[in-house]
Amino acid sequence: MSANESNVMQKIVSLCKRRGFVYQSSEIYGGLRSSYDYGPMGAELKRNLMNEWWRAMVHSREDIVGLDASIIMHPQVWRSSGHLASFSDPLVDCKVCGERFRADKAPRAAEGDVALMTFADKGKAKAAMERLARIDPDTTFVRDGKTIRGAVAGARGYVCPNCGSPYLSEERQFNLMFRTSMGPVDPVGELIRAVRETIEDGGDDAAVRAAVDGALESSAVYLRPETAQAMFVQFPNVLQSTSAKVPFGIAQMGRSFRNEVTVEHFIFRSVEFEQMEMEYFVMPGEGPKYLDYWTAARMDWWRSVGLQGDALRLRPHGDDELAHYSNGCFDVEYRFPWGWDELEGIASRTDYDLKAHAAGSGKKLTYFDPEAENPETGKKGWHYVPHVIEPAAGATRGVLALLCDAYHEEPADAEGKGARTVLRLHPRLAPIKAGVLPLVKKQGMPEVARGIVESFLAAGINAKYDAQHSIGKRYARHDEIGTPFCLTVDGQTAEDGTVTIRHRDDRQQARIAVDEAVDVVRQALTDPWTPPADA
RNA sequence: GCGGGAAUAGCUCAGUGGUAGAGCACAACCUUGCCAAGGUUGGGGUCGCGGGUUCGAAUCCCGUUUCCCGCUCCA
Repeated sequence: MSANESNVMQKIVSLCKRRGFVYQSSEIYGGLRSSYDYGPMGAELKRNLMNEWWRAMVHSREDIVGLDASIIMHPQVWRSSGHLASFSDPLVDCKVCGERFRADKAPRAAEGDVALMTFADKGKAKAAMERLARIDPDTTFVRDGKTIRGAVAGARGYVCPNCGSPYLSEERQFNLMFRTSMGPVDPVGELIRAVRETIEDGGDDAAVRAAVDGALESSAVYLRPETAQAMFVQFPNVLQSTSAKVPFGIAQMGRSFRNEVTVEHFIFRSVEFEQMEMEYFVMPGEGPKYLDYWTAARMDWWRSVGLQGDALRLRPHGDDELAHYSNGCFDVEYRFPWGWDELEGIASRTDYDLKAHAAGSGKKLTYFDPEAENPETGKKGWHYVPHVIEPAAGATRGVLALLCDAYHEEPADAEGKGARTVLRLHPRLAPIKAGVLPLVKKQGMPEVARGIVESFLAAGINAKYDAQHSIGKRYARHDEIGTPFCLTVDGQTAEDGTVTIRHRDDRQQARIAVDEAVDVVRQALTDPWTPPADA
């Protein structure tokens, strides 16, 4: 990231706090890592974005229904889905260079092999020599520039991927799912009892570990790391209660949780995040067709909320990136200030998930199509496990992309005036649709303005009365939170019943009748919108 | 998690051991009236938090929390 791009992120973070989009969580207590709260403007923006998604995915079509599942599900769900296995990778720390790495991905080295250690420069190699003298004082190490000889691989079967050292910490489990316990029994008390009994019985570390796992297992539950699994698990219920016909989809928005190794880029990657996911169930063999359909549909949707131009792209996954069960995946990527990064993954997941839950639960997760020909018998009537296309979008990421895309600094004109910061948000996504401003706080203007606000609120459109400071400052404030329209009550309003409507993007003004104001704004919110080209 | 940088008013920052500051923002009033206007007044900071050194710490030392950058990982 260049200094300038980093600067843009800092300005967006600053504006988010100043104008009430995003605050650090628990800030008065020093903040909590990777947790953010949405302020008055951010809550509106996120809600608007998610409503747009729900409208496009559920309300504007007949083949997709909604679901709102619990965050805590039966632990067996995560065993069947593979999350409990793949989310817990054994990690190891290198005692020489400090690198932490996955044991199963480290370079292999048989016991007794020569372990040549290599460092980035002589200084790091010298420091490593000092540590080695403490770690293994019985061995003689020889440094030659950046490399150190003398070490021999141990029984672990691998060495540090960074420096090649065989001096490693124990393998430790890092479960990326948030584990908690359900039930009235205090799990810590159970742990203490289990550990004490095992030690009193002379148990070794492995026995203690087994006892701890056993004590936790009975009450362990997990916060969902994705919303998708509930849609698979409830597939038969939704099928039963809606008489849905393949192809059809189940859509869900909601919070998910992952203990990420690292968090970064403001709200982009955080341990608690919000997803908008849909599982589209299709006949076997039709996956590729619907993968194409949904990649196009999802790109269109992201464009429709304002992410247009060359800052949005579709990137197909390479074979090496694909999960073993997937036969195709595309990422919708946005060009953030730090570079291209993912907004949404659209994956063809075959029948992997439904089959996994059928196997795990012992229940049938099949669909019966009385009209389709069973390929095995050649007769009409086919029971099959549907294949799945999954467009899985990040709502939290979407909000950040919208903010980054909408953020513009406009320079001053030739006279040195008119510089401003403006959020060119799509009008439907803007937190406030109309600012209603009395030009001055007298001659009855505030009363008229209040009345206009009332009419907007009655029509379900979020408008805001604002009489604070000069008219110029008020326009500037509303530009910064992306308010698309400002209605100003002035001296002429009392004479002919008109106000000026001022447009955020080009600052142009026109006079409209007070009586028409709600309709004019409502129409503008319905019309297609394209962001103005950069000046 | 590792390495590097940072943390002083709502925001941007100045302040290198001796009375906590500026600009903008915020509140009230006056003047003004269409693109961040002027004036007067005011509120707001145990200098991220906890220890230590010192007669005295925003400033020096240690720890810790949070953020940013890089690596790593991931949606």
